Amino acid sequence: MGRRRAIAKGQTILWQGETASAVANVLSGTVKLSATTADGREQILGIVGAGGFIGRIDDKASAFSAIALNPVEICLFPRSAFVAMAEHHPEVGAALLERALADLDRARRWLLMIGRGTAIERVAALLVDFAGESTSTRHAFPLSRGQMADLAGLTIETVSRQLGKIKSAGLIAMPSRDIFEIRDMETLRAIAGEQPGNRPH
Amino acid sequence: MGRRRAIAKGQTILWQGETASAVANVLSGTVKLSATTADGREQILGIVGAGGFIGRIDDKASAFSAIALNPVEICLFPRSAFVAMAEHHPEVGAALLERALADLDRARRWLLMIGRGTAIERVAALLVDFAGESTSTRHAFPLSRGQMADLAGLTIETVSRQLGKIKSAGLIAMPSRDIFEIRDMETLRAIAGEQPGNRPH
DNA sequence: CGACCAGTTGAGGTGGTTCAAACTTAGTGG
DNA sequence: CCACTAAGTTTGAACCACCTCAACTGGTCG
Repeated sequence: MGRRRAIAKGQTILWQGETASAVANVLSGTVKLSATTADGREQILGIVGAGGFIGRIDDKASAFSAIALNPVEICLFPRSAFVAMAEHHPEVGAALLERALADLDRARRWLLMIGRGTAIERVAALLVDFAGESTSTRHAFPLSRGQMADLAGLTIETVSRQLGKIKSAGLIAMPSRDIFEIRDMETLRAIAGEQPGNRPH
Repeated sequence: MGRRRAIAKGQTILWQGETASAVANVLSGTVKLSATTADGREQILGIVGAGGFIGRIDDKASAFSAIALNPVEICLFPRSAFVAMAEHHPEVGAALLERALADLDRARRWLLMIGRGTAIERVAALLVDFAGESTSTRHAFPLSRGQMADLAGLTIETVSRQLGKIKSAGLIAMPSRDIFEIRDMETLRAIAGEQPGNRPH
């Protein structure tokens, strides 16, 4: 049930300020939630992957936009149908609640990082996050420098410089500019100020 | 149902890093959710008032502490009982979901403010929030300068200086140090960068 | 080859922090 | 009623992390 829809990379699914009458489920791909201040500064507020939920349950205006970072498939529901389903199928509602609380947790952890972390701490946190639970040491950057900057609340230049610092400290290697290899995960986590399980997305 | 419990001002209800086996509902009073970095910098992640929910549904460690800002009454449930109730009573689950999504919204709005806002914008946003929907122009600061700083991701000194600036610009008056009167709400909202409905808590 | 785009590097400016001192206010006891 | 204290706040000066602006580099695609 719901209408399936393909979204091209870079296309906006939901506009900041819009009051959407539909909600969506992400089937595949990655979506960024980002807001822009009146004078054009952008901040990424969250990243939604497969299984994630986009939209509002009430009819208020959205505080942020949802934009596809790569080709995305979503499943659209009218809001009323969605709410009804959540109320009649407890297991759906419970899953939704669980996800909302997990998202809330991530948003709050990120809030600490942005509010109190230095530039190098934020960039280290991004790297730790990109590495995820994966055992392999080699990774591609899933985000451009600009997107990393918008996520960390920094500028492109600062992100680039901090990556340089981390590289020359021997914590990572960067064989090409969109690939990094973790050399010292322990120190990296320490810089990121990682309490166990500190993953923004 | 659940055990009722009175908490004194300043007492910690939930410790950062703790894995609590109980969740709580706030009956009265105000609780701050705050996290502290390894080197002692604190960031308030959220404010929970009456009707709010504290705790985790899973058994992971909490990323933040919950501390009473004033005398608080809470109602404690074992986590399992709470989860069961949410699953068997759809309307409870729905209410919980609604609140979680609202909290998520506030956290994300605050993330934008913290990530991209200047000091004066953050302080103005606090004032607008304190004023709330109230029609009266005179208000008491519900938080100390230090708490405002921890909430805005600034230092006490910066909060004090920005308040001074806002005062001498004639946007507010401060007849005593814990009372303020709004003189120019429109400009204040404009500085806060308020998209309609931009309230962090 | 040349244009373009993302990323890097450099130099200088600035907003917010840090450290320190003065001030205010409420509470306490002589 | 007046020190005296203690906690919170304000103010000042110097510093530094990050931003801004600008030039440069290295890939990629026509």
